Amino acid sequence: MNSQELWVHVYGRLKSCKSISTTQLKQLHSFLIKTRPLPLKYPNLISSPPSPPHKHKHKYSRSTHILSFLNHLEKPDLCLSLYNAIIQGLPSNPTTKTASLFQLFELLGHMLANGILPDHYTVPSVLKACAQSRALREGQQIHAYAIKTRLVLSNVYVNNTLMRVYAVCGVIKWVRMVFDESPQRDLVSWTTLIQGYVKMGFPREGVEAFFGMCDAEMRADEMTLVIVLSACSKLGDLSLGKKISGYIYDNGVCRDVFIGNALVDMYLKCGDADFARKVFNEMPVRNVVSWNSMISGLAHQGKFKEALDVFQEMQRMGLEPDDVTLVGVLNSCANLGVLEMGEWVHAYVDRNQIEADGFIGNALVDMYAKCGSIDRAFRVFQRMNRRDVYSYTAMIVGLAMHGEVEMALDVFAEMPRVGVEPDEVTFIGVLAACSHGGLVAEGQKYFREMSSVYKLRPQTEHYGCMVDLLGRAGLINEAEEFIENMPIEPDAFVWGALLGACRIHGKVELAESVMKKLLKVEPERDGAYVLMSNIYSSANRWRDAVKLRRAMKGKNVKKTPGCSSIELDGIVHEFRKGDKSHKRSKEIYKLLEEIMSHIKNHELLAH
DNA sequence: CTAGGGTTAG
Repeated sequence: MNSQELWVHVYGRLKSCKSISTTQLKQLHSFLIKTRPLPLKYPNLISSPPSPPHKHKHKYSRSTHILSFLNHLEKPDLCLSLYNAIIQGLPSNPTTKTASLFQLFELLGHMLANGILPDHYTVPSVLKACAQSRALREGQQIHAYAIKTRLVLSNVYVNNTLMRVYAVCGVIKWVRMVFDESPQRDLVSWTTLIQGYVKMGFPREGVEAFFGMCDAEMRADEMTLVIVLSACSKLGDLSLGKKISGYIYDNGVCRDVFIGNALVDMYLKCGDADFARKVFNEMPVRNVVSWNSMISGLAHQGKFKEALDVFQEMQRMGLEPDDVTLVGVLNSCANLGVLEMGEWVHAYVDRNQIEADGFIGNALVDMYAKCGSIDRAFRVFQRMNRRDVYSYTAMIVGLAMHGEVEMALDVFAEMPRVGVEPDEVTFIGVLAACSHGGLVAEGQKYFREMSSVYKLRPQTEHYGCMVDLLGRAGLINEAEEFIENMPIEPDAFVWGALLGACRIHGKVELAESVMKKLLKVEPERDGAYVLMSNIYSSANRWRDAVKLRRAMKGKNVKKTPGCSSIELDGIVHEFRKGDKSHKRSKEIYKLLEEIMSHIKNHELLAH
């Protein structure tokens, strides 16, 4: 709502306002004429005297008009309804939210000073603004007022907006408290509660609340179901998702585009890509979010090539990608290592003047780093106007991967200077860099600082990094000791790191016992077997290596298939061990055999 | 006259 619309709104409300005096009406009228916030296209609002068309627009902000109007009134005791109209009409600009919230409270002060009590129309408007600004303290002030005036007990709008304030501020306990104390609850109350749980990372509780809602014989609408589906996505619980899906089809809301998008997302995150595609294909209306859900969801499932295929399908249909699309595409490029396509996205971003900050910038840094172009990753990183913890983390992890140890630590050192707090993943990069550079003492220092300075609790990944750091440097005993003193149970990360160290330093006996421990925590994967058989081979213990491979076959271990991809003229070709799905796979394998025999001949010649 | 929506990186 702009300044003019606001005044039209306020002025229109005056007509139904019974308690305003004639003097006040005249004052308002003259104020409108004097400050001329309204152009001539509203002649019935400013009827006399006819004002000449003015050349330059008024520079006053909306609330300046309102407040200066109130200050100009001789007896500014406006009626409640007019105050409500003003408060309701005040803009809630997210960029200037503090200012507008401040002005809102100024208006409230004005009201109270004139003995007018905010009512059940005023309070929800104010709380809505508090929610948008995440203003917890202000919300609590209004809550206190609402308790005093008994609005909390009597009005469902007041309760719901109050719940919303606490939900966006992350105080789920208070959301629940207001909900429990509400004498009447409608669909919005339930939805706000569910949403609060899901957004705060408690999808299970959100789903429980949904079932509570069903028990209360409240029927969910599209909005509620979208939120519940997103909870299923977060839980990765396919059978639950299917139950909700059934509810949706029973209630005939499956043709809604929001529901469709949420269904596609849910099926993908729960691992049923085929059904997601089916839902997607059957959607009567699709928007860019539908495509994004497919692309990001496939990438989330590690189906990067499929994600890029969907993107190309989208382009063939002439649809414009948005920044979320591009982030999904860049993520897929990064994981496939397809630089060309990543460069294409970068060019697209530049060409369309999309700001390469935030999500896009971070994804570009990550893509270039993972595609082996660390210098370009660094250039994008440097050119970003705004860098957050994700930008720094992507950069540090990338530098560490490339063995740029000093650079990685320099970038990390910059973080406190610019006031960006590192998180757990940042430290993975830092510790990996130290490990790479053999910087044992520094690594230990950063590991200690993680909890002492940054109050981050090290996870098994961090312990794994430390074991790797010590083990690589040949400090195997220290690594073992470190594991013994871990406050949490060591898992595959940790044992894997120690086994890796055994391989580097040829510690076959220790490796055997470590492998047993690794198999205990991760019996279903082939990593331990592969690593151990390599250790045997390096020690020339071929018979043990063969024995191990046989033991593996008998134990139903899932083998991670070797996989690589190559990009040719913008098309990604993927190769999997034993894969015969390619049209020309016969020719490919024949060529491979030829190449192999060439190699063998060379080996024979060399010996 | 008022309140609640989906997708996003390491």
